[in-house]
Amino acid sequence: MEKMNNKNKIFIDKLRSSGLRPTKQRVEISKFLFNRKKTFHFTVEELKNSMNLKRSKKISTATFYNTVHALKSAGHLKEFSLENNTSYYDTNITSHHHFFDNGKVIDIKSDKITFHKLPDAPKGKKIKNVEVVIRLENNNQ
Amino acid sequence: MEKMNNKNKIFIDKLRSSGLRPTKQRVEISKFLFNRKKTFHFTVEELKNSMNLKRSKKISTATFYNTVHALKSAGHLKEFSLENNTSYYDTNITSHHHFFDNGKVIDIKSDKITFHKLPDAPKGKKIKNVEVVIRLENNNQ
DNA sequence: AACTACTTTATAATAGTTCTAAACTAAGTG
DNA sequence: CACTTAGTTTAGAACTATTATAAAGTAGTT
Ligand SMILES: [Mn+2]
Ligand SMILES: [Mn+2]
Ligand SMILES: [Zn+2]
Ligand SMILES: [Zn+2]
Repeated sequence: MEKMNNKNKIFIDKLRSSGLRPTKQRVEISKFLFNRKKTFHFTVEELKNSMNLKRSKKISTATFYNTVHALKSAGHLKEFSLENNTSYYDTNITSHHHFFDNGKVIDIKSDKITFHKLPDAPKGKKIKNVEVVIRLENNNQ
Repeated sequence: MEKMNNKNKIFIDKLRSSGLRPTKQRVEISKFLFNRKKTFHFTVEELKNSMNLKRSKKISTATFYNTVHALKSAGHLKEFSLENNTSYYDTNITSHHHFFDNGKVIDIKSDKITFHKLPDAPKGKKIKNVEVVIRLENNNQ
């Protein structure tokens, strides 16, 4: 890539160090995903719509899917599921927990939940991770 | 329904008391789902394939979807999600936890997990339920 | 500048699910 | 019992999220 202003350097490096060519599209998607203070939870379609809204030259659907998969494989995104039939992605790749509040997802830092009792893994298996979902509802009245 | 042998009475009553007409199809599906000792976790397509395999007169896809939705609305099934884009259903409608082992789902009774620390719900919200997923992997070697 | 492997793209294909509207049936009514 | 009707089943179309295809474009190398 010719045009490599400093603002993009960090994302170009991130892509390159993951074995991904820092194409125009990947750099823009990475910047959109990772250039924020708070965790971002999203579906590929949401990502596509919000990024393409402000663009004259649209990025194709396939590229959004390809890039999100590539970033997930590289360990920069985690996938998770809500109750519908859509994959969600999480820019917080650490092991952590969630509040689910009517489709809205909020991170809970790992150390905010600790266990008093946990079952052993079945024979021949071991625990890879433990993740908690706390479902919320509105207070009465 | 004319043919109401005693084996079916319990399922007919279950349907009727939920405001659902005990049709031939619904009774058979209910029997398949609920006439077992252990929790059953399934997708609608899996249910359809395993029930229709042994039938000459097949039950239609739409009826499987309709019936599963009706049973869910009546509170006889719970829906949950794995990492793919498919809805899973659970015949255990109590609040409980799961092991996920490469697509295999195993129930964990609620009292097998207790918490030492849990976050408060955000302002204006309250906790509806807390569910834990313990992901498993094979022991090394 | 020329080359090549990788990437993007438009488009088709697939999978799970929901919708539609016509045929069927459970269950009540006389 | 007929008769009626509201609820149900069904085949098939439609829809949505996602993946596959293969041609055109581009990053990185020489
Ligand atoms: Mn969505
Ligand atoms: Mn499946
Ligand atoms: Zn998160
Ligand atoms: Zn379960």
